[in-house]
Amino acid sequence: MSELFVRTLRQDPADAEASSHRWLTRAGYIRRVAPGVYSWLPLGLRVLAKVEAIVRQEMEAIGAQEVRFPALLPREPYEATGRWSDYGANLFRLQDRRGGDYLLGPTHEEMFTLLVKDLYSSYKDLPVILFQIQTKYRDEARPRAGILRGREFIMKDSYSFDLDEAGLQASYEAHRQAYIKVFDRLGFEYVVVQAMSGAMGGSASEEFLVVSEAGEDTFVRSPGGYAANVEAVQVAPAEPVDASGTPAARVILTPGAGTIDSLVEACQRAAPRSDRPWTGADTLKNVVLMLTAPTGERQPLVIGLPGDREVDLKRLEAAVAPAEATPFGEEDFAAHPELVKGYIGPVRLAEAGPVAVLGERGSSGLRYLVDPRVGPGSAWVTGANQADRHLVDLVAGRDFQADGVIDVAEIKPGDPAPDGSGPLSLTRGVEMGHIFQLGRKYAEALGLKVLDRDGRLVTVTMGSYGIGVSRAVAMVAEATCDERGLAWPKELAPYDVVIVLAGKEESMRQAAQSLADELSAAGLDVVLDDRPVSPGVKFADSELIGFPLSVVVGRSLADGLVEIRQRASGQRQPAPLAEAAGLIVEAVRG
RNA sequence: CGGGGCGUAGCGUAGUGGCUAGCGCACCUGCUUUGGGAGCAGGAGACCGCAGGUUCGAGUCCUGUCGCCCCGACCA
Repeated sequence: MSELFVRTLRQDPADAEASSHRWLTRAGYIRRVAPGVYSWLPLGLRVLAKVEAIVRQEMEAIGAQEVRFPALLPREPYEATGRWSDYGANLFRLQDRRGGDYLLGPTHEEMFTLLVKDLYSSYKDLPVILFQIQTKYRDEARPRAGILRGREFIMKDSYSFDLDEAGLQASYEAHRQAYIKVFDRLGFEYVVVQAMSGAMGGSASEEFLVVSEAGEDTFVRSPGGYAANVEAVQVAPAEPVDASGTPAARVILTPGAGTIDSLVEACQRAAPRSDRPWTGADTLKNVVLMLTAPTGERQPLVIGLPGDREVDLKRLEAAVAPAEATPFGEEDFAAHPELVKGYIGPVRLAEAGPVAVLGERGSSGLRYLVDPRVGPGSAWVTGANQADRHLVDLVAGRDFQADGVIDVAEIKPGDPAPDGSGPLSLTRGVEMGHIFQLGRKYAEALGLKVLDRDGRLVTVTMGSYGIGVSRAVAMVAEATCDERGLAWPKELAPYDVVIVLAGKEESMRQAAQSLADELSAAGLDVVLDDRPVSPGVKFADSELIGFPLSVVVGRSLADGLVEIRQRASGQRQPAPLAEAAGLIVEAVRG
């Protein structure tokens, strides 16, 4: 330990919020170099290597073969798949001395596809699974929480190549099982949820989310086993309602009712109902947004949804990707005087009856999409596009037409699961792995085809699969730390055991040294803390660093005893010096 | 990009326009100490983010600029 390159800090770094970030920094595992960019010190690197080894083992167990691509990549392949622009500002782009465009790889679908195209051309070569454990670069808008979400991070990414759909299913399932093994071995409490494929493209995808309050993702679960990222929840469309009994739409005066709450009150006054009071769920709220495509093209969009729900920005982003949505600005409203802020609705009431304003057939030409709950025949209270006027009993399909459905309203606890398996509950999680059935998107864009049995060219079908390896280190730290510091499970700890020399007598030093030698000879990774500092410092550091086991060689040596401590449980146990080595080896192996 | 906060030694921080910019931790030397972050003595370490301005005098006031952290929209 006197030679180990580490310096522990007594105070929390001022900028560390997440506990993993705080402890990994204080215990000397990582150091910040730039925002979202960290160096790995000896202790950190050892843990990282152990996580990598677990991932590598499980990948090799499903027949995947390891390769390594550069992180520095040329532009052309990413241009061919459209991702040079689709990845937007998140892509680190750079130029060489001749002005040639390069990027730092955010993920490597293109390169793997081209590699297989380079070398393989027959159905006999398939299936094949390749993987790498490598540094990725994404210029995140907001890196945070240390290594939990950096701009440079280490990812295991693998790619499967199959001749047909059945093959892809098999490769996908193999990965799914491998991921379950990896995350079980890492000791995570995690959930596999349906997910959106986002910038990756393709069809089915699932995420492995570790349950954590520090998480940035929200997912839902039902008692019946439904589980999905909120982004991916698909609300069932409302059943058509018979509107023949619904009276014609009429105007009510609603001065000052620019919000849903005030609108509900205004309805109560202007059009009280005998059977039940008005609620926000009776109102149709219309949210105006501006979509910006990666090309810079802008297009306004109006979303109609029940007034008791907000647009969920994550669900919206996922639904409109790769375009980005921003709120409608003042100048945007100025360009559309037919939309009266606070009183926006799909129609305006004229003498001859409702006149469509929104939708392709409306006078504004604005695209109008509604929530699935706004089904045919459903009646709503909504804005009349005149100040202080709302419309009551405006019926979908009868009085107004939407251009389509958009499912971006927030999901609330208690909402029914789409598959009827009961009410949903919401939980936070950290995305630790993501598996995608890509299909033929990349193979088509880059021309990866093989000859089949009949001599015909067929496009290969692909899957891609990621695990955040450096993130996993942070997440294990996050999940196992306590108020004294880190507390690694023995499978991932940087060392198996620390021997704390708690006394300066020569007999103690000799006993500690020979115990260390004996344990090393038995194949354990041992640290001998022989620093010339007081025992309290050594105890505190061993707990901060999180060695799973420590052996204290000190004053009880006079009675032939040492003390064995377990970090996670806090258990302390005296043991005869002669038996200590055996007990430690057993504890590590067992 | 929006909102909030902050830039003073490796880390954590104090510092009414006025002495040589202070303290704790860590670091170096010596002596003492050794079972829960030791004591004494001595030391090294700071272009006070950067640029400009106001002033007899700026860490402190003004302007600009750069950077960082936290909260919101992307992702492993």
